Amino acid sequence: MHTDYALRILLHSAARPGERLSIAATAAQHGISRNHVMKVVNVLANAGLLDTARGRGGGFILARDPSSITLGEVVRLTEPDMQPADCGSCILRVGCGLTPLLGAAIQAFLDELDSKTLADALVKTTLPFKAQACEVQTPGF
Amino acid sequence: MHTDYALRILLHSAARPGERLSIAATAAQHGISRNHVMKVVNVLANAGLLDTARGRGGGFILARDPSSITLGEVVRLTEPDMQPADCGSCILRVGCGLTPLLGAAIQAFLDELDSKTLADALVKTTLPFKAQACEVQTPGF
DNA sequence: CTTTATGATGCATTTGAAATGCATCTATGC
DNA sequence: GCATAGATGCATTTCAAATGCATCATAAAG
Repeated sequence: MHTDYALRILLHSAARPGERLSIAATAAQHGISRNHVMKVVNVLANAGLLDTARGRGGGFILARDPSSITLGEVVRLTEPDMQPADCGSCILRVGCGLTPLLGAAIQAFLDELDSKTLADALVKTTLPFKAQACEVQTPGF
Repeated sequence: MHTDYALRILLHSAARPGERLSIAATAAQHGISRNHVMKVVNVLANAGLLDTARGRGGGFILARDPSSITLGEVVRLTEPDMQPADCGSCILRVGCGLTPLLGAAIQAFLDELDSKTLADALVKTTLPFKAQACEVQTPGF
């Protein structure tokens, strides 16, 4: 779910380039707890994906070009156990033939995510997400 | 974890062709609760992967050729939410560009699993799994 | 300098799904 | 009919994730 929020927030940021978004407003628009958004924004900021500013007029803004942020990068951030090697924790032990096969599957999953960026997701996104849609208080965004 | 158990049990069965294994013994060898093994065996039996028999001399045995059982088939059995379409529940709503991209990633994961069978896992499996190893009461199997 | 708006951080609490356990029924071989 | 084995349903426990709360830090406005 944190991964869900992270992707939402990044996509939201990418849709409103140059604008600093506040955590409180974003939380309200997405119907998410403010605390969640704070934590996710913090993680993303520490990873250098978002730039944050405290105090009046503060907020967060996308720190890198959307086309340079892969979905894989985001998922790895919020799902630390997603590494192919970690698959071993859920299956047998050394000498088990399943581990490498499952690892390959997870790798395929991550490879696919690595090949897609925030920009790719943005162009596929329609209403009610883009541009000024957020200002007119649509149900979701 | 049920997926973990399911794969273990199937691999174990594949390693001992023609032999009926008891749920109690299998549970003990794997250090798993008997109840878990029962449920997993039941699911696998209902799916036609295992053949079970009650009463004296009963137990379970692989019902199909290991080379015909893909890992994807097993994972789909024990992880019903793994369908690509279901990814939508964890992300935004209609009109979100992330959904198809995440769906593609899950599809890549399942495709990889579909391309590998129990037999593939078996040939890659070494000690202490195969053959008579189980009779001499190794720590695991 | 005070106030107000914002994010940062740590910890407490709640929740829900998964894991685990228990009881009972059914079937089969001896 | 008795012992052994799986089938089934439900109760209970556990634990991580979700959620909430309190407090601090920072910056702009006046």
